Amino acid sequence: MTEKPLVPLSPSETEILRLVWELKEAAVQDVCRCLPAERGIKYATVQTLLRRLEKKGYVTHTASGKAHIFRPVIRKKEVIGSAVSSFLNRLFGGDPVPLIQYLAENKEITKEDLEKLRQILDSNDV
Amino acid sequence: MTEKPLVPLSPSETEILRLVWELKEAAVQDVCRCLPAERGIKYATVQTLLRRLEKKGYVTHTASGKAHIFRPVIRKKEVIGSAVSSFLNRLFGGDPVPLIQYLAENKEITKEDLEKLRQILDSNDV
DNA sequence: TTGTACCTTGTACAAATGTACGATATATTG
DNA sequence: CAATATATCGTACATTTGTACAAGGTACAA
Repeated sequence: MTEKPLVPLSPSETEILRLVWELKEAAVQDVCRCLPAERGIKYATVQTLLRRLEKKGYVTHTASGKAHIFRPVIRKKEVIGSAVSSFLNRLFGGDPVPLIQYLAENKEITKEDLEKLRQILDSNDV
Repeated sequence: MTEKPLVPLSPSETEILRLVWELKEAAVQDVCRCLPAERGIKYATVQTLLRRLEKKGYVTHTASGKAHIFRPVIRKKEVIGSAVSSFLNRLFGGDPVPLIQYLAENKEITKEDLEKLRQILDSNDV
């Protein structure tokens, strides 16, 4: 169980890490391709971010030909857990309800989504 | 309507701003008192954060005796909107469902919460 | 084998962030 | 009025963050 404390992630690092998860494994190029063009971020910058993620222990890489292939080292869930909880703390003092309420009020979630969630709760809850 | 773009808030600034909202109006001391002791943050630091929030246009102050009383200038909802959406983008590529799912799976929300939310959706949705 | 296209490595650097001290001003109390 | 407690103001400063160039290595095509 000995959970290591997880070095904090910066917003941009998080953004990149998410793509590595999504791609499962990725060269710098791959990540760049996944970023929206409006993001206006250079190859070199993405690379730096990946290096920092590696230094912080979130990804690792292996060499493949001349390029590096990065892949996640820490489970998504763990990172999400700590990101969500610190976000919740800062903005809502830790209470998730106002957050969901906000999402509901702004139609970011649908009734169908809620139905799905209820099912999750039902199955988890026994 | 002309929405001003909102200067970005740092995590610590957000933390403090939340308390100002909660207190409606607050001197530095008041904010300090509301922070958990484990937070380990000095008066002077809170003060700096409040000054920065003022500079960024989120709060304003009036003098009362020797102390300054700070109060919010920007509606909570506006700030929450932009904070939530950038958080969602970074961590989930903008999709709110995995976030709520996470909350559900970790029992951070209850079935009762969901019921409440459904009602919100019902009333908003017509 | 030589060019060339693409990569990594080293390094840089301004701005933002988190943290807080010291000096000075000001209510308040005795 | 003199102390005292409490504020603000000016300032500082190490880190982190976001961004990226330049130089040098390497696979591949011709």
